[in-house]
Amino acid sequence: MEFNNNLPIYIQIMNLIKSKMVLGEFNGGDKLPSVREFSKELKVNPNTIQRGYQELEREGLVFTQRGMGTFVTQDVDAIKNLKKKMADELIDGFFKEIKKLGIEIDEIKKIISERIEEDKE
Amino acid sequence: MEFNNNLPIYIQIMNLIKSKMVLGEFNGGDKLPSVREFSKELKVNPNTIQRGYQELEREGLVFTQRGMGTFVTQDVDAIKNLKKKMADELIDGFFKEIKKLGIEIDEIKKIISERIEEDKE
Amino acid sequence: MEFNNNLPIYIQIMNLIKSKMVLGEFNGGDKLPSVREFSKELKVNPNTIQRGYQELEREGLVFTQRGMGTFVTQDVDAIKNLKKKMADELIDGFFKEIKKLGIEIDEIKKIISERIEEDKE
Amino acid sequence: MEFNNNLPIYIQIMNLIKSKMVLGEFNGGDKLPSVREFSKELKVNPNTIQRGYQELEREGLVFTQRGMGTFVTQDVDAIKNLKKKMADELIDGFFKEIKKLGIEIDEIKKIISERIEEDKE
DNA sequence: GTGGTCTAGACCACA
DNA sequence: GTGGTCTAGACCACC
Repeated sequence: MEFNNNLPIYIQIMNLIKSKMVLGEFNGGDKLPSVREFSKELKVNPNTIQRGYQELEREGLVFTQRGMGTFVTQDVDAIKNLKKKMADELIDGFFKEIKKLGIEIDEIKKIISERIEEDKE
Repeated sequence: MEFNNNLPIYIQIMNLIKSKMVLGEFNGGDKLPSVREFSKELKVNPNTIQRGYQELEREGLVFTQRGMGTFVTQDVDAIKNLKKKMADELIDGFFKEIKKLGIEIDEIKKIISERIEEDKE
Repeated sequence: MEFNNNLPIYIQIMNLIKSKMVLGEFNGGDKLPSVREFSKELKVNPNTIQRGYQELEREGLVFTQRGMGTFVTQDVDAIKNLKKKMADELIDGFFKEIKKLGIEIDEIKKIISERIEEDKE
Repeated sequence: MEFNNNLPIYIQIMNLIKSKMVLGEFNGGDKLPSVREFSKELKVNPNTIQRGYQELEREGLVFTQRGMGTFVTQDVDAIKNLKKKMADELIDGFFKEIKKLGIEIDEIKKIISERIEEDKE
């Protein structure tokens, strides 16, 4: 995995795991990779992984069991909400920025339709 | 103006000015606010404004004349390209993120249409 | 039983047993639950129960007989002292913390009286 | 300052600052010692101070300004609530533990009155 | 083996 | 000078 230089690595790790949760690759109760294991895999310092896991725990998306590991929350709604929340934030941000550029609604529609066509090819 | 804590303030200032250029509030040759004035207005350290102006200059969007101030580039194409470039980056980023969430094309269309309707109200 | 995440589980187990000793639910010579049994009941790793029992033994509150199990000490004074010691520690700690908050003596009296009234209801 | 071995240092640092806020030694808007300065004073690694400050920020008790420092929240209520919350937690915990020891209400009153008399001396 | 904390030391972004 | 992130490496508590 390559990390983007603009965003702290631990945030990118959080996003990576959130993505997997949203995509159903990690489900409620699944064990996350251990800190050490994941740090080897991502070639990142264990402390950095640790930091990411802790922040995820604070967000209620994972929980840890002493000496056992870190696990995806059992709270199904939390995962559902996560997807919705992430999508909403994305779309809100997109529209906000679009407006800042002074792009009109019809223009957006057109651009997006074009993009969708391109993507299909 | 409120600043977002995730992004460096000088970048937010750059974006602010770019927006105004794209929206036609700042046109080729217009004088930007002086560093001192702008820093008072935004309640921001003058160095931070300075930094934003410098970066804008590096991007070729503004130029400075000693003792006169900082001005929007006369290069009309630069501004046009700016709009296109910003829009493209925005849309590319949006699609990339949307896909990460595993949202399907048709779903995007639906969500966006709904949003557009909401916005009209 | 729910465990508090701030305190090691084995300590919480020790406290649980101490409470029962102080309350007279466990008396001198009584057999504690077997490690296996207790671990099932509390849904805790047997090693953790084991650790708690060991520490209690180090404190002289229980003793083990090979193959027979773990038993509450026959030493009546030990249990009496335990209650006094625990109460003293509790009260000392409480007063120390209260002072740290800058709460005055009269205020303490008032607060506690109120609490006692509430509890009676 | 001496640190207790049972509690993470960064938590003890948080408590130290909370105490000062509650006692009125730190008031809304006051600048906390810089991370480096405080780390020298307490003979603790800067990262540890940093961690404490971050957690305080997450609790809404302090805020940081990029490049400027870390400051006590301007929110007066937050500080008032802090005192109340800390006192309530303390008292709740105290009563809970007292009950676990099977100590009766009248006994508590007596013990506390004795303590108060001792403290006056 | 698992997470949690801490240190020492470095580099960066920001004011 | 200020906070923020990261690494390397250590030690601890717990399971």
